[in-house]
Amino acid sequence: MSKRALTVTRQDNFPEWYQAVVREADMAETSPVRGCMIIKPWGWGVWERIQAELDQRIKDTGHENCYFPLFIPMSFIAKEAEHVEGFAKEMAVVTHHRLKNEGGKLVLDPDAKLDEPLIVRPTSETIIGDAFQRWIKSYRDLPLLINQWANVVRWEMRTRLFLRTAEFLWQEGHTAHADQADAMAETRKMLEVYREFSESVLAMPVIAGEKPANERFPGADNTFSIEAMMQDGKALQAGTSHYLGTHFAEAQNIQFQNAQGQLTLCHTTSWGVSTRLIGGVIMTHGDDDGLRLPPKIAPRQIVIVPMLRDKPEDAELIAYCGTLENDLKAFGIRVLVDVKPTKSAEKRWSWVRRGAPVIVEIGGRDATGNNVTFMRRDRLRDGDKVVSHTKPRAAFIAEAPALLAEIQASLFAEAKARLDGNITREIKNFDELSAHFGATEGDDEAGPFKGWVLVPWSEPEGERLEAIVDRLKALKLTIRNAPLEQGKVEGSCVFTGMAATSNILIARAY
RNA sequence: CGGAGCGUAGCGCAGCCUGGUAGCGCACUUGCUUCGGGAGCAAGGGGUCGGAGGUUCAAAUCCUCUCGCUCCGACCA
Repeated sequence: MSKRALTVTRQDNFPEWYQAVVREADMAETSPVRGCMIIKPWGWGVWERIQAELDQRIKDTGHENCYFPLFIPMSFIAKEAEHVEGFAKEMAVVTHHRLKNEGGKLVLDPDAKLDEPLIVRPTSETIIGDAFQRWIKSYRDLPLLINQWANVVRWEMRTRLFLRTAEFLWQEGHTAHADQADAMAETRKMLEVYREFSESVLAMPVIAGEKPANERFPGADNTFSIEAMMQDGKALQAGTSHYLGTHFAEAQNIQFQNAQGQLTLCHTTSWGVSTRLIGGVIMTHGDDDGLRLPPKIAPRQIVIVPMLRDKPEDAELIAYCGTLENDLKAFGIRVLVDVKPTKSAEKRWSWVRRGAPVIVEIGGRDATGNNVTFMRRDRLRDGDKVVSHTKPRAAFIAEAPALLAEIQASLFAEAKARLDGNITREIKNFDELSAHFGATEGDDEAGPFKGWVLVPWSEPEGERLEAIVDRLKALKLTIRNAPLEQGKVEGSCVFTGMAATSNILIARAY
């Protein structure tokens, strides 16, 4: 009776469970190219929903979309010192533009060697900055607010589908402003857009805050992030927003004439979220029966499965489902009638694994009685038993939008309770921190859920910070961010013993 | 790139120690019977056992190399 749709549980082996969901929910698969992924229609549908919702918000805040090239001249990357340092180790390089056939073997044609190698963009600050430098002349051209949806490549050592892949898809916003205040306001505004988007669309609660110096984007003065808590207690950086100061403006001559006629450096920002969000959704909402998708990003919000029997009366059943489909579509609901000639039970469970928010099953009795039988994916079971509900057709249709809203809200509430309930705030010193996380030393597999801790600290920088980072590393911990909503700051720094100036989140992370 | 483990049908696995050229469950195909629900019976399809080389009359099994995956470490907006 306790049969689950997946063969691995979260409890048994979280990483394996994650991979099983990606596979069984038909989201993506690995490709012949190491570290890259094939995003399948169901996974792509989720990404399209993410794009649509976020793109609207990006436009609503005054940004315009455009597109810059995949290839960047190598010299561009070299312009900003920290930027090179940060990305040099993971860049794909194009050196030739032609192959030649040498005795049946394809080889690089030495005559087609590029004078200047091209790098495949790991991010686009430099090539966009180059354009900004040409586009911006006057203070009247500012602020310049640009966004692009693109793929980028970072040659990562270790990859996992959605969470960290060599090629991934994202949106990167790039803006230029007249002064620091304006650029910083932009940085914070987009962080807030990400927070609101994550919580209301992905139903994924996050903590927005500022990254410590060691976690800053290469070339940024300030980096902000939203951090989400996965079901294994690890943190996932779900989005970042950077205030780049005048570093890129200096390196690339991005200047404008102010109202007094003086040439002035721009202050720039950049911000992005990626397909990693999908991994976050899986690890936030998935259960031992597979994925659970928030209705706002589900490619199909309601899937109708007619209980076909390969008999003449199937036609009536399909017709009944068809009118139900149309009535639901009239509410703007994304509906699918799954008429595939597969066994009904098989279809049901495939939609359970994929996480369709509402799965409707229509049998002969529903059709004649004018009823609808359905399951809520967010509350699939009572104990081990699968729960299905039956309602009059008209009532089901009338209540469908509210039902989807309720599912969206309940997924968020569940995740929010987990986040709020698992941030420990009582840690006073490093020993307590070690004890809190270190109790499981030795059996790190499937260890108890530790969540995050919020501790006071004194914001050290430089070598003192490096030393702290090393101590944390020994416990497999990282500093996530200093939440924007600080609450009370009291006591002394858990690392230095000095008077605390802010609180930071510490956690194991992806 | 270092340590550990694993690659046998789409998925999950057995077989390997003690070589004799492949099996189980689910899924898939066909038929019959069932049918308010992850059905039963029967008959099928699908694998050069990750790849290459070696030992041997004979290799999934033993040896060497290699590729990939997972975990840990290093690395990572």
